[in-house]
Amino acid sequence: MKNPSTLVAEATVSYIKNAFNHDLDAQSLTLQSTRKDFDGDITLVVFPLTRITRKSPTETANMIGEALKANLPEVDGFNVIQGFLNIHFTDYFWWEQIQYLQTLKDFGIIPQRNGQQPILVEFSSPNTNKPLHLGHIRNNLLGASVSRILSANGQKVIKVNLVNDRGIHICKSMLAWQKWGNGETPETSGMKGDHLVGKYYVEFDKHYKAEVAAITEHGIKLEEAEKKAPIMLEVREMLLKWEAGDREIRQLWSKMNGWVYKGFESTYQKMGIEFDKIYYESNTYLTGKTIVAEGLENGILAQKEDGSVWIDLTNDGLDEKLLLRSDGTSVYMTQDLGTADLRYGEFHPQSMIYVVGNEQNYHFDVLKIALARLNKPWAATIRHLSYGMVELPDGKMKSREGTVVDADDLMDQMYDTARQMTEELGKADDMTEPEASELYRKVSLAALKYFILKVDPKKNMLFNPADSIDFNGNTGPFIQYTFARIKSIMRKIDTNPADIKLSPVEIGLKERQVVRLVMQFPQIVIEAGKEMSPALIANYCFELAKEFNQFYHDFSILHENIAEKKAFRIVLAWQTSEILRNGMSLLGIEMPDRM
RNA sequence: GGUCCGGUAGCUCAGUUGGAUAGAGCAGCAGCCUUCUAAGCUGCGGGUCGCGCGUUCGAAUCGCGCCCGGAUCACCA
Repeated sequence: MKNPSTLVAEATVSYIKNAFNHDLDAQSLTLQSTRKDFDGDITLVVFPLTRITRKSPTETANMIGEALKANLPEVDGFNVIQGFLNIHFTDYFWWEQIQYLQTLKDFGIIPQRNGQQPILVEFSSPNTNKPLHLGHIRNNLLGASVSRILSANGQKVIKVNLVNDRGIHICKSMLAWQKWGNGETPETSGMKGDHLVGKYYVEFDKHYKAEVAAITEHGIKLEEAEKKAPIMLEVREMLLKWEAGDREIRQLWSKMNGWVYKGFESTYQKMGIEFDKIYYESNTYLTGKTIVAEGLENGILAQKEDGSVWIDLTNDGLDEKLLLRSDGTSVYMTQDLGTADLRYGEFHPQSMIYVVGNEQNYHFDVLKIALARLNKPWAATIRHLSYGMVELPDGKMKSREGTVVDADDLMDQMYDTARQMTEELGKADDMTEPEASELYRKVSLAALKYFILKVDPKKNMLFNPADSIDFNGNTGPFIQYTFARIKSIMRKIDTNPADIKLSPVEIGLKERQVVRLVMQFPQIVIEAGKEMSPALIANYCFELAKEFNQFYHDFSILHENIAEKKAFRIVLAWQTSEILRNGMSLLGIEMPDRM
C-alpha cells in the first residue's frame, strides 16, 4: 500500500514529464506533512518547480493541484497558499489505511531478515571498582534501545558488554579493602557488593589525597608527590603481582569482582538490561599485543629506543599514539585493537557499534585508522555511537567527589515517588499489592528511561536531583496513561478489535490527525535506525499520545451512536495503543494495562 | 593553541534533504470531572533562534569570521 507522499511524488513527476517534457527525480521534491493550521494532508513546496514551469508559484501549484486531483482518485481537493500546495486526501483513503492495518501484526516492525551478518552493539562496559551511576544509565539505555531499534529494522543484533575488570584502578579498591576492610563482605555489611567495593575505592582516594598533601607540605612538587605517595607505590606493586599471577592477589581480585558482578546483575535486572555475550578485559587484554607485534614485524609500527611502540597518525591529522608501554605492558588502545579483532573473527559482523561517551571521540578516531593501517579492512564498519554527558546543575559528576547520582538509589527513589503519586491519585486502590508494586515499577522506570532517551543522544543533558523527574507532560507515564485509557476501553467491548468489520465512514479532523500520525510509524522506525536515535521514537510516541488524548477528550468512542463510526474509532484507538506499545518497547519501556 | 561537539522561551528539550506565523513540556495565571481513567483537556502570557557578514525566491538549518560553554590532544581508562 502506497503512502500519500509516494502517491503525490509519482503523480507529480509524471505530470511534469507530460506537460513540460522534463524528467524530475521524485527524491528532489519537497513534500511535508501539512501543518495543522492549514487544510490538507500533505504539502508540496512548489518554489523549486517554477524554474521548469516558468510560471508563478501560485499558478504552478494550481496546475499541479488540478493534475493530482484529476489523476489520483485518492485526492479530493487542494488549496494553494503562497507557493505551498496543500493536498487533501479522501476520507476513504484514510479509512482504507486503517482497514489495512487491521490485518497486520506489529505494524512498522520489520521481521528479522534471514542470511544476514549480525550487527554487534557494545554498551555498558563498566569498571569493577564502583557501582553504576547515572552516566552508565544513559549508556545502558541507549545501547539497549538502539539494539531494539536495529532489530525492528530487520537486523540481527548481538549485544555485548566489555567489562573492565583489571588495572590499577581495580587494585585501588582491593588494596584499601585489604588495609582497612577488616574482612567486611556484602553479607556482614548488608551492602550490595558493587557499593561495598566502591566504598573502598573512595577510601583509597581519601588516604591517597592525605598522603599527597603531607608530602607536598615538605616542599615537594605535587606531580612528584603523587607518584611517591606510599599507598600509590603499594598499589603499583599490587598490579605487578596481579600481572605475574600472584595467587593471593588473584584470589582477592576474584572475590571482590564476584561481589561486584552480583551487584551489577541486580542493577541490570532492575533496569531491564541484558547481553548476549560478556567479554572480560582480563581475558582479552593480551591479544592486542599480538596484533601490535605483527604490525611491528610488517614495519607498519615503529619502536622507540626505550622499547615503546607507536603508530604515527600525523598524516591523518592526528598525533602519534602509544600502543605498547616501554615495559611491554598494554594500554587501553592495545586491548581495544585486540577485542575488536577477536569479535570480528567470532561473528564477522556487518558492523560493530560502540556506545561510548563523546569524551572518547578521539580514541575511536585513532582505533579506526589504526586498525585500517594494520590491514583490517573491516575497520570501516566500526561506528562510534557517541553520546553526551549527563551533567548536574553544578557541572559534571565526579565519583571521587561524591557528586555522582547512583543508579540503584535513583531507581529506588523513582519507585517511591511513583508509589506516593499513585496513592495520592488513588489509582491503585482496587489493586492487589503485587499488582500495585508492579505498576510502580513500570511507571517509575518509564519516567526515568523516557527522561533520558527523549534527548538527542549526541547532546549533553542536564539532570537536576533537586526537582525529581516528572510524571506529567512530556514523560513516559503520560504515554503509559494514554495506553491504559485505551486498554480500559478495550476491556469494555467483547470483540477482538482485529476482527471488527469496518465499513467506510466519514472521518473527522481530529481522527484524521491521529490516523496520519499512526501511518508515519514505520518511517520513524527506519529513521531512528539510520540515526541510531531513540529520541526520534520517544518524540513520535509523545506526539501520537498527545494527539490521541485530544481526540479522546473531544469525542466519545463507546458512546458514538453511528455504528460504523464507533467501530472505526475502536479500531483506531486499538491501533494507536499497539503502536504506542511497540514504540515504547523500542525504548525498553513496558506499558501497564491499568494505571 | 590544534581538533571535535554544542548555544532555540525563566528552566528542560523538539525543530527531517534549507520552506508557511520557530514548537512542546515544566514553572506562572485562568478555566474544564452526574458522560469511555483529570497521571488528562482548553486558554493566556513568555523569543535579537549566541553575534555579524554572505549564499537565495526563502536561513534556527548551508558557508565564512567572531563570542560563550563543554570534550579531547597522557607510557589514565
